[in-house]
Parts: sequence; C-alpha cells; structure tokens
Amino acid sequence: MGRSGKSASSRPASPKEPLGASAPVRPVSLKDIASRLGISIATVSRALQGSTAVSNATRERVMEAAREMRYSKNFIADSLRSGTLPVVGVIVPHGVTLFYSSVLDGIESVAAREGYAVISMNSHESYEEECRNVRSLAAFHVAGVIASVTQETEDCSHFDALAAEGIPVVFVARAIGGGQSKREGTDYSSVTADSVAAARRATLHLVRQGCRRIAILCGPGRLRMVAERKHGYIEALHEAGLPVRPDYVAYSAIDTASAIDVTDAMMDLPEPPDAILALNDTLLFAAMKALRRRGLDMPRDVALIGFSDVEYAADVSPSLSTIEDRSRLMGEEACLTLLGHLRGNAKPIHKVIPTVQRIRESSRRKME
Amino acid sequence: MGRSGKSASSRPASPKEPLGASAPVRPVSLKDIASRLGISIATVSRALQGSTAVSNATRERVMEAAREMRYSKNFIADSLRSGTLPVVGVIVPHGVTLFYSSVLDGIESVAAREGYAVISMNSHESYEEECRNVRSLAAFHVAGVIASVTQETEDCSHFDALAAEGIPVVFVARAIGGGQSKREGTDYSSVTADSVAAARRATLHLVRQGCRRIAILCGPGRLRMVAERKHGYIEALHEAGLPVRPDYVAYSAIDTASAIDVTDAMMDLPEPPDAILALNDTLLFAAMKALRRRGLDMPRDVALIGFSDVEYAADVSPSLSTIEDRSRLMGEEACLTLLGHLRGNAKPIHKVIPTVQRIRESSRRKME
DNA sequence: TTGAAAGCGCTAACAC
DNA sequence: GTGTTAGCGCTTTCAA
Repeated sequence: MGRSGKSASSRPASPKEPLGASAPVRPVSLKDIASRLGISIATVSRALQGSTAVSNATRERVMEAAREMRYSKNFIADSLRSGTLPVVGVIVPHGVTLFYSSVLDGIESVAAREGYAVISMNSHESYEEECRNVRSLAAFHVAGVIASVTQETEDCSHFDALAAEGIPVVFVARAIGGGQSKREGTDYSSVTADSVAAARRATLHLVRQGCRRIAILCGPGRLRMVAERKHGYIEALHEAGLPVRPDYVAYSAIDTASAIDVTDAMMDLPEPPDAILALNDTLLFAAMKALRRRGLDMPRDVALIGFSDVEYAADVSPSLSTIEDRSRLMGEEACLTLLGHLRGNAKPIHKVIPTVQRIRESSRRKME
Repeated sequence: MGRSGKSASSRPASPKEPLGASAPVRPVSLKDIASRLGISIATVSRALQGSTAVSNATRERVMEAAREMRYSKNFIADSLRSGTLPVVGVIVPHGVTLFYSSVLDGIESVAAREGYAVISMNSHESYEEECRNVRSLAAFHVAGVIASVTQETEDCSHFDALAAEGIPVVFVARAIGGGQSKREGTDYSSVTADSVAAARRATLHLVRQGCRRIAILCGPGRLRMVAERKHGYIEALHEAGLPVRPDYVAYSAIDTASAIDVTDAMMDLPEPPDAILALNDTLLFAAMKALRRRGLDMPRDVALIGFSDVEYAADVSPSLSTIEDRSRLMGEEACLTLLGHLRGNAKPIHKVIPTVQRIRESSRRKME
C-alpha cells in the first residue's frame, strides 16, 4: 500500500515541528462538539442532520459550535457504515486528449453538483490495466463507475465484479455489445455517439459536393465505434449509388507519419480519391499535410473532412471541416445515468448523442 | 450529501432483482474469512499483512481462502483509523486542455505506482470554487493535495487549512509567491516551468533570425507565469540592445476573435513588428490566422513563435515554432515531491522544469 | 427531546 | 502463534 498516512496518524506531537508544517491536529469530530457542549454525540449528529427530533435551542447551539470549531463531516466514517464513498470512479483509455478530458469535465460537473467527487484512472489502452483499475475502484467502494473501454477490451465480464457488489456501471463513448446485441453477460447502460449517422451524413455531404471517389481513412482498433463509422460511410455510398471500393478503405496506425504514408499510397492509385473522410484528428491533420505536400488543393482536388475536437481546425488553411463529438455532454449524460442507477433505477439505459458537423473550407465546393 | 448509497447499504434483498442487477452483496471481510477458517479476525489480518508472527500453515490457509473468496481490502475502514485515504487530491483551474490533462496524467502515473488514487477537481478559474475544492478534499481526508491556482487567486491562505491538518500541499505550473519571495504564510513546495528562460530563449532566437521589431502577445491574467514570460522577453531585448516598445506589448482576451483583432492592430502600426511571440496556443493560432489573412508571409514578413502544447502545430503550413512545457513531467515531479512530504520530509522544495523549444518554419529564416 | 450503545472493517496493544 | 479487545467517527436503533 505504501501508506504513509502512518506518520501522520501516529502524530508524535514532536515539540519543534520544522518550518510551517504546523503540528498535524486531528480534525474536530462530533465527539469534540459533544463534549464541549456537554451533550451526547447522538444529539450532535441529529442536530447536524437537521433532524426535527432535536430542540431548536440545542440545534442552534450545535450549529454554532460546529461553525465555530470549523467542523467538517468525516465522509470516511460515514462510508464505513454505508458501504460506499460519495465518489464516482471513472476509467478512460487515455487521459491526454481533449475528448476524454472534456468527457471527464462533464462527468465532474454533474457529480459535483450532487455532492460526489470523481476518482479517475487511466487504462492506457491496456486491458490488463483496465482490470486493475476496476479492482482499485471496487476496493475504494466508489458509489458507481463510468468507463470507456480500451481497444483491447472484448467483453465486459471484469465489470461484473462491480455489479455484483451493487456498484452500477455506465459505459461512455466506447461501449461493447450493448444496445440490441445484448450477450449473455450483464447489460450495462451506455452513452455513445451516433457514429453511424455522423459518418453517413459526412459522406453524403461529400457526395453533394460532387465527390464520387470517396475514401475513408481509419485507425486500427476493433472498436465498435470504428465499425459503426465505416458502416455509416458504406450506407451513404449505397444511398448515393456509388460503389464501395476496397482500395478506398485505408487503415493506418494513429500517428502522423503512418497516416501520411497511407494517404500517399491512396493518392498514388491509378484512380485516386477525390475526397477523404478521416476517423480522428491525428489522421485528419496528417491527411491535410500529405495532400498539401503533393501540391493538391483542398477542396478542389480532394475534399477533406474528419472527426475531430481540435478547435484549431478552424484556424488552419484551408480551415478543416470536422465532425465533433459532444464530449462534454456525453460525460454529463453518463453521470446523470449513473446517478439514476444510484437512486435505484436498475434498468439499463442506452443514450445516443448526436454529433455536430462543421463544414469549413476543406470540403466546401459549393453552398449546400 | 445526496447519498444514495443508502439504497445499497440497506440491501432489501428483494427476491426478484430486475435484469442483471444481481443482488448487491456485502463484499467479503476479514470476518468472513475468519469464520470460515474458524480462526480469529486478528490472525487473518496479520496473515494478510505477511506478518511473521503467524505460522506458515495458517498464512497459507488464509491466503488461499482470501483468494478463493475474492477478498479485497476495505480501504475505507483502514482510513478511518489512519486518518487519511491513499488518495492524492488535485485541483486544476480548467481540466479541458492538453496541458492540464497531461499534468494530471503525470500525477496519476506516479501516484498509481505508489498505491495512491487520484481525485481531481476543477476550479474553473474561480477563486470561490477553488476554496470549495480545498474544503472538499479536506473533508475526504486525502493524503495530500497538488494544485494549480486560478488566475484570481492572490494568496494561498485557504490552503493553510490543509496544512493545519497535516495534509501536504504542492503547487504545480502556477504558483504564488514562493521561491525567494516567501511571505508571512506557509511556504509550499512548487513545480513550475522555467518561464523566464523560455521566453528569453525564444526572443533571442528571433533576434538571431534577424528580427528587430519583436512583439509579444499576452493574455490577461495576473499570473506570475505571464509576468515571468514577459520578463524573459524584456531581458532578451536588453541583451540584444533592442528597445522595449510598449506598442509591441499587446494584451488580448484568450479567444481567437480578440487575438486576431489585437494582432491586426499591431500590424497596423506605422512600424509593424517583424516577429511575434505568443504566450499560449489560442493566441498563437489566432496570430497565424491574422497574419495569413493580411497576406503576410511567415517567417519572411513576420516570424512567429509561441507557447503551445498542441501537437498539430507541426502539421499546419507554415509549421509553427513552439515552446512546449513539459507538462507530464511537471505532474510527475509534483507527485514525487508530494510523496516526499508524505514520507515525512517537511522542507518545501521548489523545482523548476525547463521547457522544450521547437523551431519550425514559422520562425526559421536561417539555419542557426 | 435526549442519551447509551451497537456496529460498520480494520489494526495494534496486550494478553495467553 | 493466536485470541481478545479497544477504538477510529458516524448513524441509528432502543430506552428513558
């Protein structure tokens, strides 16, 4: 455990604390208030809870003493009884992205409003670490968990341990199975983006711009989200009566260099694409760079649009058309869903959040 | 409190739980193991701690039973005794930036390694909220706190309440007073960027590129960091024998539209700048946009460099020269410093982290 | 209206 | 080597 609280708990009351490290003093407890007022701990507890079973006079005295002594309730003691901390646990696959930090922000704001704190953990896209995180949160007896699974995660059985202890789980952004395709295991609530619709709409936009050879630039990943976006793309091509060409469906590792290579390879085809739909911001910016290097004009030679939450997409030249996930909203909704479960609603809920499409210079050939 | 744990704790054991919400069961405790094995709770506790005062046979039996019964230690009970949770509290002024999310990531990785979880709170640049956050963390009895103060925060006395309870505090990225200018209050540890050196180096780089009319584009904010960066800029001008012209020191709100206006105003001067140093990424990208709109070439007409952690700065045209804070490292160092305090080191430590300068097309006129 | 006491899970001091 | 017990701070019966 590496607990060092030890040193603080066994406060040796050393006479000469170095520097401003003023002697650690036990925070005031109900006992302190009680003994000061010469009444019982139970009465103090009741008064502080605003119970009507306490005389006004007593309550007043207690309240004032508490204020004066700067009493603050010890959640831990409380939690030992109730079995859970007023804390929402969050697991994200990688924290250092605008997307996840705003999901987190959304969760946090709703949680804070309801008196819950947020413990967040990072699985770094590792299934093993995700399992560790789940165990940690269980050990902390958090009230509930919101998670975005890793790319490696193929089933959610490791979350069942939480459910077994009565800790509700909500998946956000990345879910597994869920929706209709419920499998043997527990069905968990989820809040996800409407990926199919988003990709379909973006593709149809490109069609309306006059593009006929529309490519899609995907990351790797077995994520449902990727499959859904591809599905929306294909759906749109069908609707438009355009063929689905395998050589226009490209996969790249999620780094700039790889994505540039993959884009170059597509543009080297005998019939290169006249539009690209990139599935995330790294791919989007890399595609832009690759096209510019080849001296191609966007959107004239190739129209470009991609999923991205990077605000600076609007500032570059050409400004980039993007599809934004409403990440903060997704966090908020996930937390609201969790709070619902915490209040007793046991039925899983599946929320689908629409995306926002921002058409900018990189894909606009004509006014729509 | 809005505690809904209630429902979970008073588990009504309703016979027909809807769906997979398997009946919430109290997690196994030492007591369960003890009674199963017919030994005392204390022995189980000792065995699990690997105490030598237990026979190997007993230890084995306990270990196996624990594994089998999927026992996991209840931190809360433990913490009720020790007075603190194995949790590091973090307060950031706004979570939704690459900078703070990587600081957080750095903190988290070090904390996790030592068995600590991380509770993060967002002050949204509001002094009042920061105070609330501090109180919450105190109420949670976190082991220690790492904070980045808001722009409004002018002193740290609200953190003294933590120190008074023996909860160590470390400031990261944004500190107050500190260093030499210690004031009456407690002196807290800090981990900050070497802002003076960073701005000085960037300015000297511009000088070496042949720029003589170097402007600085600042955000508002009374942050020490801003003052330091400006100081480094001025220092460099002095060194280079260049005058400090007040009309080249511009202030803008931190949004693209304002920054574009401010940049335009500078470029409308009779003697417009031939270089701009932007103090954050919003200002940097906005300046780029403004200059491009005026048909100015970067770096020929105006050399541009700015503080930024946005990786896509490398992908735009011209690629942008940047000064990056080593945000993740700052988080790691802050957490290490905190752990040091947790282990008993009471002396405040002030770490200064150097920045990384990446010269790209927007400011490179010649090889250096 | 108030108090006394039990108990949440765990550790540590003190028996034996 | 193992058991017994007290106690961390709080809420909640049960009595008075």
